[in-house]
Amino acid sequence: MESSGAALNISAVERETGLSKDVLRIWERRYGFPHPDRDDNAERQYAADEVAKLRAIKRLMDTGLRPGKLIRQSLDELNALAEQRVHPRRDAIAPAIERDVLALLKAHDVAGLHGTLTNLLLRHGVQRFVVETVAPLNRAVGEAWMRGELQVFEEHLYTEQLQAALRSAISAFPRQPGPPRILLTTIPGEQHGIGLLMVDALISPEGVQCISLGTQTPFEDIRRAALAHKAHVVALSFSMAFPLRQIGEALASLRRALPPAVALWAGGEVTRRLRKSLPGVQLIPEIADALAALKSWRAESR
Amino acid sequence: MESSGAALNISAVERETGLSKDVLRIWERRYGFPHPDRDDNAERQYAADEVAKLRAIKRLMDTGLRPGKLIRQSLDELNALAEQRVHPRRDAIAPAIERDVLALLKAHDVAGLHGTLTNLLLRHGVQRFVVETVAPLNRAVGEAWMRGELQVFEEHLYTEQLQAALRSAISAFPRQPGPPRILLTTIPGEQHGIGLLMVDALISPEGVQCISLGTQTPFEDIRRAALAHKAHVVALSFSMAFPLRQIGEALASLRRALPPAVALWAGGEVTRRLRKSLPGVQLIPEIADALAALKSWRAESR
DNA sequence: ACCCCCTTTTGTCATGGACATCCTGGTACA
DNA sequence: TGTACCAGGATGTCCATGACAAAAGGGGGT
Repeated sequence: MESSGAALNISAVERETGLSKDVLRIWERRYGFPHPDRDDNAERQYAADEVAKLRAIKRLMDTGLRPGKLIRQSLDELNALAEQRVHPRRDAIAPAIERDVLALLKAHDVAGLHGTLTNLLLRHGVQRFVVETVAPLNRAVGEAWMRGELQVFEEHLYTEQLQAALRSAISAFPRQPGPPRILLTTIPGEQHGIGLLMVDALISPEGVQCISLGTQTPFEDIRRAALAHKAHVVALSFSMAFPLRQIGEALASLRRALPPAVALWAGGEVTRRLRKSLPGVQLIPEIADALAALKSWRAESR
Repeated sequence: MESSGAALNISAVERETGLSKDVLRIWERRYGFPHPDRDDNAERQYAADEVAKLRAIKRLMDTGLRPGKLIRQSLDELNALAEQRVHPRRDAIAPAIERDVLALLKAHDVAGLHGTLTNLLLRHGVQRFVVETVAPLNRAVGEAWMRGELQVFEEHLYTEQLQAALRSAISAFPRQPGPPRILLTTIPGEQHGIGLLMVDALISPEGVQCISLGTQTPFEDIRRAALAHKAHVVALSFSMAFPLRQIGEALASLRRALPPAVALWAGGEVTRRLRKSLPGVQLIPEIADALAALKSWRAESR
């Protein structure tokens, strides 16, 4: 690990941390951090440890903290804070499984990870797998990453293996066409698609037709797709990292664009942090709520 | 389609078109286009047709054209230009299949699309499917989209269904551990992962161990992952939309960061547009070249 | 305990200038 | 005739600074 590790310019830091150039500059102006060196052309050159601290700040902000409190702390203090911020373990459903999976990730045991996930999936069935295993596992992996226990690439490996497991479960299920027809996607800027797969895997067995468009469908195309596929429901997924302030606005404008008869679901833990109530939008803060939403849709549409 | 369709602000346009705020502003300053209205707060409000033209310009630029020539043309002229830009059809391998798939996409026939892809996959086997079907199909779909024949959401549906087909093929294959161990991923900013799946599906049958990290792994983590997994090869995939100027720099810095014994492969059609030669980097402009690269790796490592 | 209002915090936008880099076309030279 | 090189235009990214709207926090009153 060369300490002379290539310094990053502002757009590279934007990509690596998810903090916009504007934010990076104004933090420097207001708080004095970060304070990158300048190259011959007076352009900012961020050192690796500054970027690490920026990443730590960003992930704490994603849990709802504000930068003013965080930015003066050292990286160690931030990591300590991250440990406290971790939700108090609400249940002890399967801490053994969580421990196992984390251990496999840290050992870079691809085959073991794949085997464990497949085993759990087959043992409990898709739906229980999603609700009782995947959801807590996601939380555990996210928290371990927050604590700095997991590297980014280890988290990527987890996501990839999980995706493989979920997709094979989904494709193994026989498609039975039947209402409602649900359009799954994320809006531009939201690049995490695991939530879509979880919903798909959870409700496809209920005889629903899920049509997934993957991530980042432009707004106008979501509307067009809903019409083209005659969807009864449009379901969007949001991850923690998605800027909260954009969600409300996006949902409202999409609600306006869609025919009133088409239901609009918004899933992801972040949706719990939404303040305003959004008329005509069904929030799904927990993955299990998707089943409830499906039930109530069926009850209402009778 | 309401002409009063909600106007977009500059960051929404950035997300929807992939053109940075800086670029949007400086085009306005230099070329006079776009020329968005201003709201009460003097902020830019882009109309829907402006955004459409911006998208058309962006996709033509991704093929190598420069904005100065494009920006004065009307949307119709741009679409006409896109049609010419389409590569002359080099072969007539399977135009019937391409026509079929495009027709299914336009008809929004999810089941039919799924069936066709699965059928082709089973009939020809994974490797022929990837090289002879998927690669030309990708080109056909990309060109149809360029010509404005396909909507964005139709292209998303294609990608999603293709991904499902490839993943099921990959997971169906028995994993036989054996060298080389290949790490698959994309660099930050490159969000298209289909290329990774194609490579995985193509070379896994050769008894290779492919470890995919999905898209957008930070540089430092690519290095760490290569070491942790003791990878023999790091393979990156680039799509047309990825800014050409970043590729050379990224590959060079990654080449420096990786041990010399680890091979570095860079795939994707864009890599053909690279000017500089990159020592220590194996380019894979065609998907079939991945097999050749594998062969030569095995020959050299004996 | 809840609600409303005021202050502070925070992110985003705007303007205009500067400059490194890439591309194009032309010219000199082998 | 072909190649190497150079000037100038085209293009994207960066910088500094000012401004302001929206969200969050903090009281005080009902």
